[in-house]
Amino acid sequence: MLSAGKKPTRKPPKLRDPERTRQRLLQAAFREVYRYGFQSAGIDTILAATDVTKGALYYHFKSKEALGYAIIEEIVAEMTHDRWLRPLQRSRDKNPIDALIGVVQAIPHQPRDVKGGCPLVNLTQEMSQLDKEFRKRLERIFHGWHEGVTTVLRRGQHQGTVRRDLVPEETASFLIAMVEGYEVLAKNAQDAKVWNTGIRNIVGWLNSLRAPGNRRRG
Amino acid sequence: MLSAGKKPTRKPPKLRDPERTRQRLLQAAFREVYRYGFQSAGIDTILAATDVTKGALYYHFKSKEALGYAIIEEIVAEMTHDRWLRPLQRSRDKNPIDALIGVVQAIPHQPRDVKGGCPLVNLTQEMSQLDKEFRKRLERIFHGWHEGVTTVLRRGQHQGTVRRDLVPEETASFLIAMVEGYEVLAKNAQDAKVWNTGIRNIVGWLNSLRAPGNRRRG
DNA sequence: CAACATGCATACTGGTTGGTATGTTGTCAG
DNA sequence: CTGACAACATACCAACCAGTATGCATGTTG
Repeated sequence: MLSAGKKPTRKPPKLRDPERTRQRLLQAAFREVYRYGFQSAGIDTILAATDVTKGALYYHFKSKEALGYAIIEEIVAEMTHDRWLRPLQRSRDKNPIDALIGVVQAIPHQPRDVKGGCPLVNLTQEMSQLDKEFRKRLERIFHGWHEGVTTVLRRGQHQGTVRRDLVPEETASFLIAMVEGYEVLAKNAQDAKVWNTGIRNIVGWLNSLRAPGNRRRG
Repeated sequence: MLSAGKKPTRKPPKLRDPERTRQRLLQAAFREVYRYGFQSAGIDTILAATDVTKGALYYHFKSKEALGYAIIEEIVAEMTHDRWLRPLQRSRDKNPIDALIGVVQAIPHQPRDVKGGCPLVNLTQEMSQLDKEFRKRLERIFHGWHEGVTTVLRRGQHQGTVRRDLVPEETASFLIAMVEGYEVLAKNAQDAKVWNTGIRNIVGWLNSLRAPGNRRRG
């Protein structure tokens, strides 16, 4: 314990760091699932990508499904927050339409991202029908997303910057559907140009939501 | 054997009917792939769904991939033709917007279809990134779809029933993206109501494409 | 230091998978 | 009737795969 001298708050070469191990597994698993889908993702492949062993993995996650749930709750949910909810909340003062345009334009558009598609859509397409637990968690994310967009639109209506004749909930769904629809098109084409064109059209449509007298372009 | 007379053009109880066997395999394989995805679809499951044996399958298709390609080329492509291209072509006399609305509203919306999603999107999401041969065939279908919608929109512009300020190609992509986006949303929710709401909004948007003076509603 | 749980490593298993080798039968030409 | 080929049927295989049993090292606590 305290026989030999100096050792106050010392933990230099951490041999054991369970939280770090868990995170590395999660990240590697996410990449594998993102690429091949959940069902076709291989446990052994994930382990090979890290230098973690099977014993460690099954210590942190009790099954492949549990690993999948953690990916959704800790990674995919976080991505949605980072890219949509937080930016929208941080723009309380700005015009909501401008905020939405900013968010849409900030969606990653590197070839790598376009070719991989949207993680949320990928998992939904594959698993919603097959596994209730997956669906529940994925829907929670969709719901938060939808709520965030709805809220900002409603705020715009109060401000007078967003047209009053449209229903915030349905307009939010419309936007989300468009974003995901274009991601599917771009993924099929495996071409970032398709995505960029989509963004242009989405932005054009977003501009059409401005209340008269608050138009930027037309 | 042939002592008794009549036998002109006789082929009564064919025990062997290779074309029928092939079709049954294709249909069963499509259902399996539609449900579980291509990678997770099991050859043995497909065989169990029919009463065909493995020898027969590998006589007609040289590999699982070949079976997948046939599904795309002979079933998915045919569905797109039936639901979009042929109806649009057959409506040469009608208003293009009305034709598009009709087609969109005619998309299957039984719970079973909504929960399964769009076969084209399912396969695209799963395979476009992983297999060039899949992607090539899927893109051919998308291209035909896009072309069909573009053509009908352009015709509407010549007729004067469709707004001249919009670009037919981009408007077609916009429509396709929306249809698929809403299918993804509905599939995630596993709820036909989501799809019906989506249709209403798509129809509303389609109505906004009418040239002034040709409006139905506004 | 002992005792004990945490964190991880290794070897193994039972079941499933796509694919094949080989045998058998239906079909039809000659 | 008889090959001969097309259209299957059956048995089998090697590879893979999620999961587990077991053991060992590390850190903590009394």
